[in-house]
Amino acid sequence: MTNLNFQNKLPKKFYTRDALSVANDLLGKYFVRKINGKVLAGKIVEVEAYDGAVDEASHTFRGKTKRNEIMFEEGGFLYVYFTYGVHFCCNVVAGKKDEGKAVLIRGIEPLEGLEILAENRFGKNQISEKEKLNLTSGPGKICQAFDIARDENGLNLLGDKIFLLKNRKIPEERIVTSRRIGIKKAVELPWRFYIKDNPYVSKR
DNA sequence: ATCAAGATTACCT
DNA sequence: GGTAATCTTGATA
Repeated sequence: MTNLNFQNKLPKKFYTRDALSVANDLLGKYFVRKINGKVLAGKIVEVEAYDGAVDEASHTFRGKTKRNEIMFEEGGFLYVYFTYGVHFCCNVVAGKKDEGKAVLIRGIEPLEGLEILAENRFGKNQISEKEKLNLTSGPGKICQAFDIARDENGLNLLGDKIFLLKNRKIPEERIVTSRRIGIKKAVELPWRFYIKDNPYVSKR
């Protein structure tokens, strides 16, 4: 994939809207990481919205802490957290200052830098088709493949290390809405969105 | 100071 | 389908 246009970054105002709109519109956009002069990139195919004030499952529901403080900034930053003693998860902060909203990136279709993504995930740069489908189809897998951890928490998505690029909107009829995965609170809220039939959507 | 739970994944039967 | 891995955070005292 060679047609990524780095001038096409999503603007600040894309992120400063409510979490559900941002989540929906993130589908189909390009997620890009520049590291060591290389480009890693893929298409976002699955997300979940988290909304502090009204969402018991959000990390910000009970107010600001050291961990979640970046979520209280204006939209357009990266929120990375560590979970289960094993994995990192990567979110896009949304909304206005002090709202505590974010969108979890759960599935990416890998497009650029496949050898590095594979090296990060599996310790080898040649992988099978089956392994490719397992490369970035889940929030923990994405962070491992894109080498995202503590140091990336708080990155400005309008900067040059990690950013998102515009792409045409996914038609509504190709977007599936469902309950969020892996949470115990507010399970009834239909705040997960993914592209229908895309093989890089996380499995249950 | 202590402790349970966690926005997951890989590997087992 | 079940569960171990592994450790940080946030709640409670």
